[in-house]
Amino acid sequence: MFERPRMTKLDLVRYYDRVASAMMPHVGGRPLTLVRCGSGVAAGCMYMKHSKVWAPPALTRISVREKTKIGEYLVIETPEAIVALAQMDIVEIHTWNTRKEKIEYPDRIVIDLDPGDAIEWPTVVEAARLVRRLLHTLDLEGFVKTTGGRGLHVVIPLEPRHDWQACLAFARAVAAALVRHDPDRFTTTFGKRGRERQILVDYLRNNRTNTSVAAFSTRARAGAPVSVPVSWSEVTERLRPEAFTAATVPARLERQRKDPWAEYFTMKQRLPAKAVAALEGV
DNA sequence: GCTGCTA
DNA sequence: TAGCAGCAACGCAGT
DNA sequence: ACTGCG
Repeated sequence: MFERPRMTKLDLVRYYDRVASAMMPHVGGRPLTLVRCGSGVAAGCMYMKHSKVWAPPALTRISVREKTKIGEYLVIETPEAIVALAQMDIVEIHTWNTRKEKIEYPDRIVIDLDPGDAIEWPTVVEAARLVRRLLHTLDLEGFVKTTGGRGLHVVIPLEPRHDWQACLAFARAVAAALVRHDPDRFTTTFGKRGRERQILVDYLRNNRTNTSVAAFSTRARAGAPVSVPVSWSEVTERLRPEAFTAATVPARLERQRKDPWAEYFTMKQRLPAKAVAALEGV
Protein backbone atom coordinates (compact mmCIF):
# COMPACT_ATOMS: atom_id res chain seq x y z
CA MET A 1 0.00 0.00 0.00
CA PHE A 2 2.88 2.34 0.66
CA GLU A 3 6.12 2.82 -1.20
CA ARG A 4 9.20 3.88 0.65
CA PRO A 5 9.09 2.51 3.16
CA ARG A 6 7.35 -0.36 1.51
CA MET A 7 4.32 -1.31 3.52
CA THR A 8 1.86 -4.00 2.64
CA LYS A 9 -1.68 -4.56 3.71
CA LEU A 10 -0.49 -7.32 5.97
CA ASP A 11 1.78 -4.80 7.67
CA LEU A 12 -1.24 -2.60 8.18
CA VAL A 13 -3.14 -5.49 9.74
CA ARG A 14 -0.26 -6.16 12.11
CA TYR A 15 -0.10 -2.52 13.04
CA TYR A 16 -3.83 -2.22 13.74
CA ASP A 17 -3.71 -5.41 15.72
CA ARG A 18 -0.98 -3.99 17.88
CA VAL A 19 -2.65 -0.66 18.62
CA ALA A 20 -6.32 -1.61 18.48
CA SER A 21 -6.92 -1.98 22.19
CA ALA A 22 -5.19 1.31 22.92
CA MET A 23 -7.29 3.02 20.27
CA MET A 24 -10.61 1.66 21.44
CA PRO A 25 -11.40 4.29 24.08
CA HIS A 26 -10.71 7.04 21.56
CA VAL A 27 -12.60 5.75 18.54
CA GLY A 28 -15.17 3.29 19.89
CA GLY A 29 -18.87 4.03 19.71
CA ARG A 30 -18.50 7.03 17.39
CA PRO A 31 -19.58 7.68 13.83
CA LEU A 32 -16.60 7.16 11.58
CA THR A 33 -15.16 8.85 8.58
CA LEU A 34 -12.54 6.75 6.90
CA VAL A 35 -9.83 7.31 4.35
CA ARG A 36 -9.53 4.44 1.97
CA CYS A 37 -6.58 3.86 -0.33
CA GLY A 38 -7.76 0.94 -2.39
CA SER A 39 -4.99 0.83 -4.93
CA GLY A 40 -2.15 1.95 -2.77
CA VAL A 41 -1.50 5.35 -1.33
CA ALA A 42 0.28 6.59 -4.43
CA ALA A 43 -2.81 5.98 -6.55
CA GLY A 44 -4.93 8.29 -4.44
CA CYS A 45 -7.39 7.85 -1.59
CA MET A 46 -11.06 8.49 -0.96
CA TYR A 47 -12.99 9.66 2.05
CA MET A 48 -15.81 7.41 3.18
CA LYS A 49 -18.41 9.05 5.34
CA HIS A 50 -21.51 7.00 4.87
CA SER A 51 -21.49 3.26 5.06
CA LYS A 52 -23.54 2.41 2.02
CA VAL A 53 -20.64 0.41 0.75
CA TRP A 54 -19.46 -2.95 1.86
CA ALA A 55 -17.71 -3.31 5.20
CA PRO A 56 -16.48 -6.32 7.16
CA PRO A 57 -19.13 -7.70 9.53
CA ALA A 58 -17.01 -6.73 12.54
CA LEU A 59 -18.14 -3.13 11.99
CA THR A 60 -21.53 -2.04 13.28
CA ARG A 61 -23.76 0.63 11.78
CA ILE A 62 -25.89 3.44 13.10
CA SER A 63 -28.27 5.87 11.49
CA VAL A 64 -27.80 9.55 12.14
CA ARG A 65 -30.32 12.22 11.26
CA GLU A 66 -28.67 14.79 9.08
CA LYS A 67 -29.82 18.02 7.53
CA THR A 68 -31.56 16.50 4.55
CA LYS A 69 -31.43 12.76 5.00
CA ILE A 70 -30.61 10.00 7.40
CA GLY A 71 -27.04 8.89 7.02
CA GLU A 72 -25.75 5.50 7.91
CA TYR A 73 -22.36 5.42 9.57
CA LEU A 74 -19.94 2.71 10.51
CA VAL A 75 -19.04 2.36 14.18
CA ILE A 76 -16.20 0.56 15.92
CA GLU A 77 -17.32 -1.41 18.96
CA THR A 78 -14.51 -3.94 19.28
CA PRO A 79 -10.76 -4.09 18.64
CA GLU A 80 -11.51 -6.66 15.97
CA ALA A 81 -13.41 -4.00 14.08
CA ILE A 82 -10.27 -1.89 13.89
CA VAL A 83 -8.27 -4.75 12.45
CA ALA A 84 -11.09 -5.40 10.01
CA LEU A 85 -10.65 -1.89 8.67
CA ALA A 86 -7.33 -2.94 7.26
CA GLN A 87 -9.18 -5.35 5.05
CA MET A 88 -11.05 -2.33 3.74
CA ASP A 89 -7.73 -0.59 2.98
CA ILE A 90 -8.52 2.07 5.55
CA VAL A 91 -5.48 4.18 6.27
CA GLU A 92 -6.99 6.96 8.36
CA ILE A 93 -9.65 6.59 11.02
CA HIS A 94 -11.52 9.77 11.87
CA THR A 95 -14.35 10.05 14.34
CA TRP A 96 -16.97 12.54 15.36
CA ASN A 97 -16.57 14.23 18.70
CA THR A 98 -19.83 12.71 19.82
CA ARG A 99 -20.67 9.20 20.89
CA LYS A 100 -23.59 7.39 19.37
CA GLU A 101 -25.62 7.49 22.60
CA LYS A 102 -25.64 11.29 22.61
CA ILE A 103 -25.13 12.08 19.00
CA GLU A 104 -26.00 15.77 19.36
CA TYR A 105 -23.84 16.39 22.41
CA PRO A 106 -20.09 16.33 21.94
CA ASP A 107 -18.04 14.74 24.69
CA ARG A 108 -14.93 16.58 23.62
CA ILE A 109 -13.86 19.80 21.97
CA VAL A 110 -10.66 19.94 20.00
CA ILE A 111 -8.61 23.09 19.65
CA ASP A 112 -6.49 22.48 16.59
CA LEU A 113 -3.18 24.31 16.36
CA ASP A 114 -2.04 24.26 12.76
CA PRO A 115 1.36 25.91 12.32
CA GLY A 116 2.43 27.73 9.19
CA ASP A 117 5.54 26.51 7.43
CA ALA A 118 7.85 28.94 9.21
CA ILE A 119 6.67 27.96 12.69
CA GLU A 120 9.10 25.80 14.62
CA TRP A 121 8.01 22.88 16.73
CA PRO A 122 8.83 24.49 20.09
CA THR A 123 6.54 27.35 19.18
CA VAL A 124 3.69 24.92 18.61
CA VAL A 125 4.36 23.32 21.97
CA GLU A 126 4.38 26.72 23.59
CA ALA A 127 1.04 27.50 21.96
CA ALA A 128 -0.49 24.28 23.25
CA ARG A 129 0.65 25.13 26.74
CA LEU A 130 -0.86 28.57 26.36
CA VAL A 131 -4.17 27.02 25.38
CA ARG A 132 -4.07 24.81 28.45
CA ARG A 133 -3.34 27.80 30.65
CA LEU A 134 -6.23 29.65 29.09
CA LEU A 135 -8.50 26.70 29.82
CA HIS A 136 -7.24 26.57 33.38
CA THR A 137 -8.55 30.09 33.92
CA LEU A 138 -11.98 28.62 33.21
CA ASP A 139 -11.31 25.64 35.43
CA LEU A 140 -11.13 23.38 32.42
CA GLU A 141 -8.44 20.82 31.67
CA GLY A 142 -7.09 20.11 28.21
CA PHE A 143 -5.02 17.21 26.94
CA VAL A 144 -2.41 17.47 24.24
CA LYS A 145 -2.03 15.05 21.41
CA THR A 146 -0.18 14.96 18.15
CA THR A 147 -2.10 15.21 14.93
CA GLY A 148 -0.07 13.14 12.53
CA GLY A 149 1.09 16.34 10.91
CA ARG A 150 3.10 19.23 12.34
CA GLY A 151 0.42 20.53 14.65
CA LEU A 152 -1.04 19.70 18.02
CA HIS A 153 -4.54 19.21 19.32
CA VAL A 154 -5.69 20.29 22.73
CA VAL A 155 -8.58 18.02 23.60
CA ILE A 156 -11.13 19.10 26.18
CA PRO A 157 -13.09 16.17 27.61
CA LEU A 158 -16.70 17.06 28.28
CA GLU A 159 -19.78 15.69 29.84
CA PRO A 160 -22.09 15.37 26.82
CA ARG A 161 -24.51 18.11 27.75
CA HIS A 162 -23.72 21.01 25.41
CA ASP A 163 -24.92 20.77 21.84
CA TRP A 164 -22.45 21.15 19.04
CA GLN A 165 -23.37 24.75 18.43
CA ALA A 166 -22.48 25.62 21.99
CA CYS A 167 -19.22 23.74 21.61
CA LEU A 168 -18.49 25.53 18.37
CA ALA A 169 -19.20 28.87 20.03
CA PHE A 170 -16.83 27.99 22.83
CA ALA A 171 -14.10 26.90 20.45
CA ARG A 172 -14.52 30.10 18.48
CA ALA A 173 -14.22 32.11 21.68
CA VAL A 174 -11.01 30.30 22.58
CA ALA A 175 -9.63 30.98 19.13
CA ALA A 176 -10.61 34.63 19.30
CA ALA A 177 -9.01 34.98 22.73
CA LEU A 178 -5.77 33.52 21.41
CA VAL A 179 -5.73 35.89 18.47
CA ARG A 180 -6.39 38.83 20.76
CA HIS A 181 -3.63 37.68 23.09
CA ASP A 182 -1.03 37.45 20.34
CA PRO A 183 -2.25 38.57 16.93
CA ASP A 184 1.17 38.08 15.41
CA ARG A 185 1.31 34.47 16.35
CA PHE A 186 -2.28 33.31 15.99
CA THR A 187 -4.82 33.60 13.25
CA THR A 188 -8.20 32.17 12.37
CA THR A 189 -7.86 33.05 8.70
CA PHE A 190 -7.65 30.11 6.40
CA GLY A 191 -5.93 31.80 3.52
CA LYS A 192 -2.52 30.33 3.07
CA ARG A 193 -0.80 33.53 2.10
CA GLY A 194 0.53 35.54 4.93
CA ARG A 195 0.17 32.91 7.61
CA GLU A 196 3.50 31.19 7.15
CA ARG A 197 4.62 32.62 10.44
CA GLN A 198 1.35 32.11 12.24
CA ILE A 199 -0.54 29.31 13.91
CA LEU A 200 -4.01 28.73 12.56
CA VAL A 201 -6.46 28.06 15.34
CA ASP A 202 -8.84 25.81 13.51
CA TYR A 203 -12.07 25.77 15.43
CA LEU A 204 -14.14 24.56 12.51
CA ARG A 205 -13.14 21.07 13.37
CA ASN A 206 -15.65 21.06 16.13
CA ASN A 207 -18.62 21.12 13.84
CA ARG A 208 -20.94 18.20 14.35
CA THR A 209 -20.59 16.90 10.85
CA ASN A 210 -16.89 17.41 10.79
CA THR A 211 -14.78 14.47 9.91
CA SER A 212 -11.33 15.72 10.50
CA VAL A 213 -10.68 14.94 14.09
CA ALA A 214 -8.49 11.93 13.81
CA ALA A 215 -7.77 10.28 17.07
CA PHE A 216 -5.42 8.06 15.20
CA SER A 217 -4.18 8.05 11.69
CA THR A 218 -1.50 6.29 9.78
CA ARG A 219 0.18 9.09 7.97
CA ALA A 220 2.99 7.00 6.67
CA ARG A 221 2.64 8.93 3.46
CA ALA A 222 4.04 12.06 4.92
CA GLY A 223 6.56 10.20 6.97
CA ALA A 224 4.86 11.78 9.96
CA PRO A 225 4.55 9.98 13.25
CA VAL A 226 1.46 7.98 13.91
CA SER A 227 -0.96 10.08 15.87
CA VAL A 228 -1.24 8.98 19.46
CA PRO A 229 -1.66 10.86 22.70
CA VAL A 230 1.71 12.41 23.19
CA SER A 231 3.55 12.16 26.44
CA TRP A 232 5.08 15.18 28.01
CA SER A 233 8.45 13.53 28.09
CA GLU A 234 8.18 13.19 24.36
CA VAL A 235 7.24 16.81 23.97
CA THR A 236 9.94 18.11 26.22
CA GLU A 237 12.47 15.95 24.50
CA ARG A 238 11.76 17.76 21.28
CA LEU A 239 11.49 21.05 23.09
CA ARG A 240 14.73 21.56 24.93
CA PRO A 241 15.17 19.01 27.66
CA GLU A 242 17.73 21.01 29.57
CA ALA A 243 15.37 23.97 29.85
CA PHE A 244 12.42 22.01 31.05
CA THR A 245 13.52 19.97 33.99
CA ALA A 246 11.31 18.54 36.67
CA ALA A 247 12.27 21.41 38.95
CA THR A 248 10.59 23.92 36.67
CA VAL A 249 7.49 21.89 35.96
CA PRO A 250 4.38 22.93 37.88
CA ALA A 251 2.83 20.24 40.02
CA ARG A 252 -0.08 19.95 37.69
CA LEU A 253 2.12 19.26 34.70
CA GLU A 254 4.27 16.96 36.74
CA ARG A 255 1.23 14.84 37.37
CA GLN A 256 0.54 14.73 33.67
CA ARG A 257 4.15 13.90 32.93
CA LYS A 258 3.65 10.38 34.18
CA ASP A 259 0.68 9.55 32.02
CA PRO A 260 -0.75 12.58 30.33
CA TRP A 261 -4.03 10.95 29.42
CA ALA A 262 -4.57 8.95 32.58
CA GLU A 263 -7.32 11.26 33.78
CA TYR A 264 -8.82 11.95 30.43
CA PHE A 265 -11.51 9.31 30.38
CA THR A 266 -12.70 9.97 33.90
CA MET A 267 -13.01 13.68 33.43
CA LYS A 268 -16.58 14.92 33.02
CA GLN A 269 -16.26 18.63 32.52
CA ARG A 270 -18.92 21.22 31.90
CA LEU A 271 -18.35 24.43 30.09
CA PRO A 272 -18.76 27.19 32.67
CA ALA A 273 -21.89 29.27 32.33
CA LYS A 274 -21.06 32.31 30.26
CA ALA A 275 -17.78 30.74 29.22
CA VAL A 276 -17.91 32.54 25.91
CA ALA A 277 -18.48 35.88 27.59
CA ALA A 278 -15.72 35.14 30.06
CA LEU A 279 -13.28 34.52 27.24
CA GLU A 280 -14.07 37.90 25.77
CA GLY A 281 -12.39 39.43 28.74
CA VAL A 282 -9.22 37.38 28.46
C1' DG B 1 -13.21 -3.54 -1.48
C1' DC B 2 -17.75 -4.79 -3.79
C1' DT B 3 -21.56 -5.02 -7.21
C1' DG B 4 -23.45 -5.44 -11.58
C1' DC B 5 -23.27 -5.17 -16.39
C1' DT B 6 -21.07 -6.71 -20.76
C1' DA B 7 -18.25 -9.22 -24.02
C1' DT C 1 -16.25 -16.38 -16.71
C1' DA C 2 -13.22 -12.65 -16.85
C1' DG C 3 -13.02 -7.86 -17.21
C1' DC C 4 -14.35 -3.45 -16.64
C1' DA C 5 -16.85 0.77 -14.86
C1' DG C 6 -18.83 2.84 -11.17
C1' DC C 7 -19.02 3.47 -6.50
C1' DA C 8 -17.45 5.23 -1.89
C1' DA C 9 -17.69 13.24 1.58
C1' DC C 10 -18.44 17.66 3.06
C1' DG C 11 -18.66 22.55 4.26
C1' DC C 12 -16.25 26.80 5.02
C1' DA C 13 -13.68 30.71 3.26
C1' DG C 14 -11.00 32.97 0.04
C1' DT C 15 -10.59 34.61 -4.76
C1' DA D 1 -19.14 30.20 -9.38
C1' DC D 2 -15.21 28.12 -8.63
C1' DT D 3 -11.09 26.55 -5.91
C1' DG D 4 -8.33 25.31 -1.85
C1' DC D 5 -8.29 23.42 2.35
C1' DG D 6 -8.48 20.04 6.06
